[in-house]
Amino acid sequence: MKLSLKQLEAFVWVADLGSFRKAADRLNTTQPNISSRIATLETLLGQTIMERDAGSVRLTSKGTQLLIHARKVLRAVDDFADATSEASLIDGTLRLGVTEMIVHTWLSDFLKLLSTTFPQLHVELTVDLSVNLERELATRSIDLALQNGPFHQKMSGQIPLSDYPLVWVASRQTGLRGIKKPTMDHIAAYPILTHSRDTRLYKETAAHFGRRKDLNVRLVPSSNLAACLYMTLNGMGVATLPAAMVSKELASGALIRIDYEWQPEHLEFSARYDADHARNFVAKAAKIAQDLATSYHLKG
Amino acid sequence: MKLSLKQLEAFVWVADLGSFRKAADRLNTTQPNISSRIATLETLLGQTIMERDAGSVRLTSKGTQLLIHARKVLRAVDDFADATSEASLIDGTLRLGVTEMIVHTWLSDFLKLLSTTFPQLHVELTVDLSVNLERELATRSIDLALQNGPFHQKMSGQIPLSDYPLVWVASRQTGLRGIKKPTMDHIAAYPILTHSRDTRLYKETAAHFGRRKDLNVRLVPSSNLAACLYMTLNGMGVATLPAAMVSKELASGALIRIDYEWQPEHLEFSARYDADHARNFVAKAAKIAQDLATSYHLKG
DNA sequence: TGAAAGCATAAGAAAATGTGATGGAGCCTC
DNA sequence: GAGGCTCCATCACATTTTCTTATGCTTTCA
Repeated sequence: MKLSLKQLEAFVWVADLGSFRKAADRLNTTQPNISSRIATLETLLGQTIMERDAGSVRLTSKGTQLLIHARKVLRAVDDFADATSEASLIDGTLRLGVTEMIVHTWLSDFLKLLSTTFPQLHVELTVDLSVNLERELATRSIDLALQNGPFHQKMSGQIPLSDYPLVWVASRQTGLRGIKKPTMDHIAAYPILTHSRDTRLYKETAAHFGRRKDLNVRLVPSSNLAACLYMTLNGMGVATLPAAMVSKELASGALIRIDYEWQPEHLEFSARYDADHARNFVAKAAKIAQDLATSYHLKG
Repeated sequence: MKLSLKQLEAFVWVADLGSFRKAADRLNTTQPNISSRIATLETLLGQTIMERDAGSVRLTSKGTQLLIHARKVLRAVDDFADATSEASLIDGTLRLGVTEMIVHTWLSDFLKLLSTTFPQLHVELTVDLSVNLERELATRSIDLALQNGPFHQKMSGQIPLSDYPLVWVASRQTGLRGIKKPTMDHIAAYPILTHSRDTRLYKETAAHFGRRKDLNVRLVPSSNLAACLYMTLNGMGVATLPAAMVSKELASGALIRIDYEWQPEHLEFSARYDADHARNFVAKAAKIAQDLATSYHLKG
């Protein structure tokens, strides 16, 4: 019976996630296995490293102290793997959280590039609102978030991706087609399809149209961009959507672009992760995201 | 198939000892096992880390590069083990090389103290001349040497142990017993038992008595101190021996101390090891040696 | 050129690690 | 305060990994 990397790995993940079960999920194994890894580690050390009374797991003071060293070991191992240019050693699981907009623009390219770069890397994808992604980052449920601001928490690793301009679009059926320079009155004649209520985009849009109390603006929030696009295509209203998302529809003529003078601030996307705890490949994945986003920006 | 500490351990030791077989011995396992550890490591990395044509093992350039990282991992593991005050995790093998004088003075106390401090530590003892110990240190055949100078090579870890004064002794049967202040003539009337020819002690003694060409001094070098003591006890000559080694014989009257005006320089002992490569417990063992040597010095 | 030393390979043994089922302890809900 | 839930521990068994013994091939050294 000897010290092994698996034991340290279990130790660190249990400490981080505060649960044997979650650590087991994270490490693609079973809860009894984690139990046993921790147990043998404790036997080896001759002392308890975590107090567990049902419901919660807390580190003992010794545990806290050892955790630092355990992390250093894993980091050293990660650096070792890193030093081998054959990226095939990088065989972990990347838990990736993205917002819907990413899905509709360059996610598939990103995933392709990622799997080319790290053939052994397994990616688990979560699509959620930016707000939720942030919480998941904090609890370490995901390793990397590709999300738009504003952000409520600082992250030690944050790489800006490119800006995404929003454009006004509408179906060609709408009466806006012929109008060269539409005014607020023109726009407000239609329901305005926008993001969900708690986003910056919604608030900005509401503020903009709110100035004209007389207009009775109909804002339609949707937390689902695809639905928003679908509704717009069906002539249910006008929408501000990321240019990158509607390029196909604009090209085919299914949507027309409306040249309204005001538009919301660009969406600013970032790749965010915990630089202190994450494995090296997380930072690399973030870098890849950045490169890709930049290249899209240049193209678009 | 995944990266394990054993693979890295094999890697580092093969690199250090330049041989699969030696690494196997060092790690208490078989040569095929080392072969297999290295082989799986190479498969994992997708590249060759060491070139082996019968007779020699050399690192590839990639191997050299990875070795640094592998060492860092093992060092981090060692630090982890170190952070657990239960010293039972320290379960390695300490290859200890000592000179004979250590054997005759406080070796057994040292070993006792060592095994109390690190119950799991296995000690392999080599007794050899200081010169040979130095070579063995260089090739990493031993981890720690307790030896006397002068040293030909710098060691990154060198802790001075206390000085050992040498005293002139002779059997009580010799005619020197009654003489208060013996001169060189008195001494040189007897064979002079001393250390082996290539030691500082021999050279110093030879130089001292060499000044009187007329005396026909009979120097008897012995690489074996115990033999030297035995011969002295049997009245075969006078000897310079470490005071610590003959305290019993002086007390019992089996030997008498001779108050000759000149005596060789004290023997200066040091604990020496490779601080850059050695595991933490080696430095700790050296420290223990120092403490013990100091306490003997105070007592004696 | 024969002996020795060095690493590789293969087959079987031993050890370690992992799994699924189950159980008890705390906690929340009704 | 009983039932259901979640959580970790434990056990028996399966699987995988690691290790050993035996042997072969190559090179070096005398």
